[in-house]
Amino acid sequence: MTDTSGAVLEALPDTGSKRRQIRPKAERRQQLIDATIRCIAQHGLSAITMQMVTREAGLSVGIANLHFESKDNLLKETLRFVAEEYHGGQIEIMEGEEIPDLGERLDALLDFQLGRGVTQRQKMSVWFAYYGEAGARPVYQKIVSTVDRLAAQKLEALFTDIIREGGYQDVDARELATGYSALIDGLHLGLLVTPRELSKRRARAVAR
Amino acid sequence: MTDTSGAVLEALPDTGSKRRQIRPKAERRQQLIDATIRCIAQHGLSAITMQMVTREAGLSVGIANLHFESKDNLLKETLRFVAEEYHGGQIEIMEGEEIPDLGERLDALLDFQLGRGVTQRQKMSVWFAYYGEAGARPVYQKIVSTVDRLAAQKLEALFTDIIREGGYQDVDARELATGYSALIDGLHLGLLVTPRELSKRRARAVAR
DNA sequence: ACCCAGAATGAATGAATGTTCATTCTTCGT
DNA sequence: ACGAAGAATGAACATTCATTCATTCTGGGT
Repeated sequence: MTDTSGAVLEALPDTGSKRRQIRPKAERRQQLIDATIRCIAQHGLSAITMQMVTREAGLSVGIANLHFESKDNLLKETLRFVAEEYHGGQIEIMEGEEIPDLGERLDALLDFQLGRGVTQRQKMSVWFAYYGEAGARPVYQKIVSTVDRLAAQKLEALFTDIIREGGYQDVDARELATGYSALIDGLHLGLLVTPRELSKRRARAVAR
Repeated sequence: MTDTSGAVLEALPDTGSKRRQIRPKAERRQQLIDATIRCIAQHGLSAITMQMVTREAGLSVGIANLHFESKDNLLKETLRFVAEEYHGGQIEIMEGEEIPDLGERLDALLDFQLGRGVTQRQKMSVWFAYYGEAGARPVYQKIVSTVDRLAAQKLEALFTDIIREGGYQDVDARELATGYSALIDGLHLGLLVTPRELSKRRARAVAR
């Protein structure tokens, strides 16, 4: 430490310049959110610090309160971003008409939900860090459940189609959808605590 | 209130008595752990405070560092307690010979894992609060996974028996066990964020 | 070339929190 | 009855962190 040059080589692109740069508000916001995600993944939600986040972003401490009004708000916006990114991806797959075969579409969904190695791991950490606090913070609950409900509806619709097409009986689409979601969440949890590679096959088997 | 006789009414025992009491170490430890659980459930892991916990326990601040050396340690021990209680209950059901029929034993397990209304909700909050930090704190990971592995083995054994007895094929016991665990975890998560009562039936359906 | 709106900085501030320890009090063995 | 061991207390201390704001700097408009 004691590196006054402020050179940061890790994750982010435009570093090395000690020169102050002025950038549009939207870009700085995203920069801070990204840094927050990395910090949560590495240090945990309860250990996170404004100094930590701003240093990771290569910026000064004051800037966080300039673009977000408070630490609380930064955390809230970060959660919103992660939630929308994750569920947005899901919904895109389920809505898209690009994959006509329903079974294949389900496979694609599965790939999305369990794929993308390292990057995904960071997001997962963030995801569950917030879940952990959700019990005590209604704000988090609301952000997640709002976005979640939409995805759940799409998923139920998908299962309804699959059931009709396959002519299955004794199966309720809603039950199946809830069960599927729960299964995926549980697998994510397992991956986070005890990383294994087998789970992908496993999930696929159960999904049928 | 102001019952100096020390009459105990469940959750918040001796409020009102301003008299100092000396109790054995083990009892104080448990008292503090219980208070910690309630505090985590209500305020979240990241908002928790020593003053909060000790006040909830009806004790002074110094005592926490007397019986546990630090806040970190108190949190660690609390996690260990919850983890052991939960997995201990599971293992008891799976090991016990009291329920001969394997299918019924699985049902009993399910009841245990999804039953016990309010109290359970508190424990669930704690559970996931720690999961949220597990990504960043190897200590938590270790505590949980140690205890977890044992339960997973028992579960796999149970499924192996069920598969043999039922004469099923094309099913792998380990896969089934992992899937089942994941499903339960996921349902817990769902219950925590969006409380519903339907899930119990649902889980039972999928478990078959 | 010059200027200024506002983006960016970081030292200063005050509030909050974990931990310590000198002191007080309770209990139990004798 | 009495004294000592040690359980319990809580004010004091040091640290850490979010937030503020006076100041500096940048880049586009004229």
